[in-house]
Amino acid sequence: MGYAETLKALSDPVRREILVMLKSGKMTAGEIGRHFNMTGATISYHLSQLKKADLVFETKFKNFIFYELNTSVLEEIMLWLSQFGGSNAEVKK
Amino acid sequence: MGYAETLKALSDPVRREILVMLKSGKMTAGEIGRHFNMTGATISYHLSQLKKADLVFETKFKNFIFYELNTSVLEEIMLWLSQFGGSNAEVKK
DNA sequence: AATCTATTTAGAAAATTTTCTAAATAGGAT
DNA sequence: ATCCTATTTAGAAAATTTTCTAAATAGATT
Repeated sequence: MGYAETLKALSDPVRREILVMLKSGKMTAGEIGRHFNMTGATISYHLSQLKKADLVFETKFKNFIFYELNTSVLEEIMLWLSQFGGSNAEVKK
Repeated sequence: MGYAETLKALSDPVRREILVMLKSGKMTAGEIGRHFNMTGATISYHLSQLKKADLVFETKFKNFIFYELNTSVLEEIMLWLSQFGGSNAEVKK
């Protein structure tokens, strides 16, 4: 909660890549993991960070855990960024 | 350059506070430093990170160094964020 | 030129983050 | 019940980041 945690989560390249992957739909932890050259434990750690930042949420099916994008939090960052009012960038109401 | 470096720079609370301070106009390294309970060397480090990310630029006057906000880079992040198209947030053209 | 003020650089210490290995949990399949 | 498969948790190692102290630079003032 809060832009601080979100920006922290977004500062890691692995986590950003996970978010981009999830654009095309929900995936299991295993599927996500296969895209990286890292142990499942490490991916699990990153997923937990994304979850903590509310950038993803999970749903369980059988013994799989599906991860899904939660874009709503990103607006908060947009809003935070827009305080600097860079040229023409702002969040549409 | 690129959103990776920008997001990294934005992930630190001290650096974000510096950016907010600079909204009200340019300040010297010393003025900025006085707002924090940290050594000038540490502030100098954070300023260098912000500079590296192009979030601020400096101008020299006498033996002062003034730091100033550079909002143009923030658009790049807005753009990156908008790929996730959260509900109604997007960058106006 | 000597000194003072503002700031940075270098290098080390402290703190945090990322990654790994090994073990634990949980549910489905045999 | 036992065994797989999927994933997480715990704890340690590795890597990175933040912070500090001390010294260096640079320009202004005396």
